Order: sequence, then structure tokens, then C-alpha cells
Amino acid sequence: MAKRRGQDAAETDRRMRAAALRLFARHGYAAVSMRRIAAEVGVQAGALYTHTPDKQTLLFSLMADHLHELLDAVGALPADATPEARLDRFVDFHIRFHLARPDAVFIAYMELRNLAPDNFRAIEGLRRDYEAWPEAILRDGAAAGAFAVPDPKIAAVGLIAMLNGVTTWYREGGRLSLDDVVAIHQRMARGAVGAGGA
Amino acid sequence: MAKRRGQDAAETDRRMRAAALRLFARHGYAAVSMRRIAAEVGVQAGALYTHTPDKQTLLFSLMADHLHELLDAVGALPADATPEARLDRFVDFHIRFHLARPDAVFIAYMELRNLAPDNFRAIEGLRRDYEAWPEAILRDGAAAGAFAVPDPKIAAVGLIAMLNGVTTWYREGGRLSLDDVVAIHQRMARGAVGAGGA
DNA sequence: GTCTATATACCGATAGAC
DNA sequence: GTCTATCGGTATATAGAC
Repeated sequence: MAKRRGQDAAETDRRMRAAALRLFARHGYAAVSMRRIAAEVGVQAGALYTHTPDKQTLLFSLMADHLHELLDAVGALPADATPEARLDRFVDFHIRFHLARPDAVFIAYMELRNLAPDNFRAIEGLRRDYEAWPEAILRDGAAAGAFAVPDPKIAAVGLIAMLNGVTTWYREGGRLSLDDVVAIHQRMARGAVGAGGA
Repeated sequence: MAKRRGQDAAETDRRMRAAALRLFARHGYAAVSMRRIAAEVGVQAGALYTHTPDKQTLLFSLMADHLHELLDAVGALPADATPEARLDRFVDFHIRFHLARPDAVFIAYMELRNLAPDNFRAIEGLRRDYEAWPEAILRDGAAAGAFAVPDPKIAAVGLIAMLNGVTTWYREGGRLSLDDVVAIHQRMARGAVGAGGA
């Protein structure tokens, strides 16, 4: 019952999305043609339109899938007793999750300007949903007197920005191990929010 | 002696660069055509080639000018007595400089992948030159015992990433004044590097 | 589901007139 | 310095055959 090569819809769809993710991240949405994605998949350009209505929807779908995966994952984090432990776990999670998906991260933060207005609003909403998680950690920690954070919203965005910086330079096998990088950023994060026991 | 409208080379050049900066930032290098830039300037597309050899050189020149301006400005900062004061001044400088040039910042960090290899190396070199400034502040502060920074290079990159985050959300007339934003980030920066007197 | 072929439009860059 | 006109090439998306 094996399907003929290149005729399995699910498989072609998977390959199209993988190729688009890689190429959009590497060269930018506007610079990548449907022909080039098709060549990577091993089909002609017209065949892609069986799997996506158009290029714009393909971009949106890649970004939305990434953010839904991120939201599912952050929502599944185990509970922690102390604000410091919650913060440490978030830093650990955020760095590892994003380093494991460099292409999706790049696209989700860099191709916002290439989204149609409706799609843009949808993605921005998902991003704000994610930012609410660290914001809650900081707000709760401040309320409990564990953190000194004058503005939890800004601190949360600043924290995420700092952690995202890692994706621009970290390479496996470099000077620092992933554990080192996480530990360094947990320390900086605790300091930035004025955690006493840092 | 007034030049005829649209015939002054320096003026057309200035307008071309301003239009390209704005359009590249808004829509991305690959998505902006020379025809569109020309329309913004008020000339035909062919006329732009009097002012730049090609589109790629135009992008490179915008990025290089921005980074040279940044390097000149950071190099001209007044000296400060204490590590904390140096850090505070850098944070203040970085935020204000970048918020005043949102388009150039966006391009300098987002269009690296659209640079030809030689141009990429040149821009990356300038960016590293800039990162050396906060790195020196953190290294000196750590050596003096004022900061607790296990890795000044990573801390410097993380600091810059956190500060750059401001450009993605700050809008004049919003909830916080620029002074507020600077003060909040100075406080977070001091905390992140373990400054005792934070 | 994928192919070939194509409609329609835009691209970067250049040539030569003024 | 800018114009008009154009070369050669590519783009997204669709139609109809298989």
C-alpha cells in the first residue's frame, strides 16, 4: 500500500513546510519564490498550490503553528513553589525551546511585516499571550516581595528580548555548553528583576 | 543660483536614501523595488543609478552609515568615575540613540541576510566593534569588584538585546516617558550584572 | 497529486536623447 | 541629472492534461 514517491499528500505537505521554514528564515519571505520551495521539495511550482492556497497563507501558517506549539509548551510547565524557581524554569524553557527551533523563531520575529493585516493581528495576539506568562511570574514575584520590578510588563518584554539574543549567537560545540548559557541567563534574569537570593 | 527642482544631486541622493531607509525598514529589502523608491523620491527608476551603482550597495551604505554614526557617538561619550555610572550612561545612550533611528536599527539588525558576503563581513565587524564598548564596561566593572559578571561578552550581548527590545514597543506619548523607560532599564541592567549599589 | 504551459505582472539594470 | 524605452529575466497563480 506504499504511495508512489512524491504523491503522498501528507508527505509533500510536510516537505513543503519544512523547505519554506528553512528558506524563509535563511533568505527572507520576499526573497524566496514558490519555484525555489518546489525545487527543494522535488515538485513543480504549481503542485504546491494543492497544499496551500497561496504563499502568504503558507507564511502565516508556519508562524501560527510555531506560536501555538510555544503556548502549549509554556502552559505545560510544571508548577514551582517559589518565584525564583518559576523564573529559573521559564528562562531554562525559553532558551531551550527557541534554540531548538532557530528557523521558526527567526521567522516569527522577523517576518511580521510581510503578513497581511488580519494575519498580523492574529500573530501579534499569540505573541502577547506568550508574554503574559513571564509577566505573571514577575507580577506574582513582586507581589510576594521576592522581586523588585517597577513595571512587570516592560520587565517581561525586556527579559524575553534578552533571552532571544541567545539565538543570534549560540552555536552547539562553541565555547559554552547549553547548560552554561542557561545558568548565565538565569543569573542575569534574577538580577534584572531584583531577586534577593540571586 | 537655486537649482531646478529635482536636479540637485545632493538633494536627490538624500531623498533616495531617506526613502530607501523607510521602505526597507517597513517592507524589507527584497520586497522593495527601485521603482518604488524612485516614486517616493519623485524621479524615474533609472535616475537612481546616478546616485548608487546598484540596490545592494544602497543597502550596504545605509547600514554602514548607521553603524559608523553609532560608533562615533559611543566613542564620544564623556568619561565616568564609577562602573555603575558608566553602565548607566551606556544604557541611557543606547536607548535614546536607537529610539531616535528606528528604521536604521531595524535594517541594521534584520537585513544582514540580504548583504553580499563581503558586505556582511564588513557590517558584522562594525557591530562587533560596538559590542566591545559595553563589554569593556562590564569587564572593567567586574575587575574592580563592582559587578558580578561571569562572562562579560555574553552579558554585553544580552544587555544589548534587552535594550534593543525597547525599539519594538516604545511609542512616544505612551504610558511611560522616555525618562521612565531609561530609568527602568538602567535598574534592570545594574541588576543583571550584579551591581551592588543597584 | 503532479505535470506542462501560460497569463499577467513586475523586477534590476542599461542605452541614448535632452 | 533625468527622461523614455527597453532588454532579459523572474514572480505568483491558474488551466487543463494525465
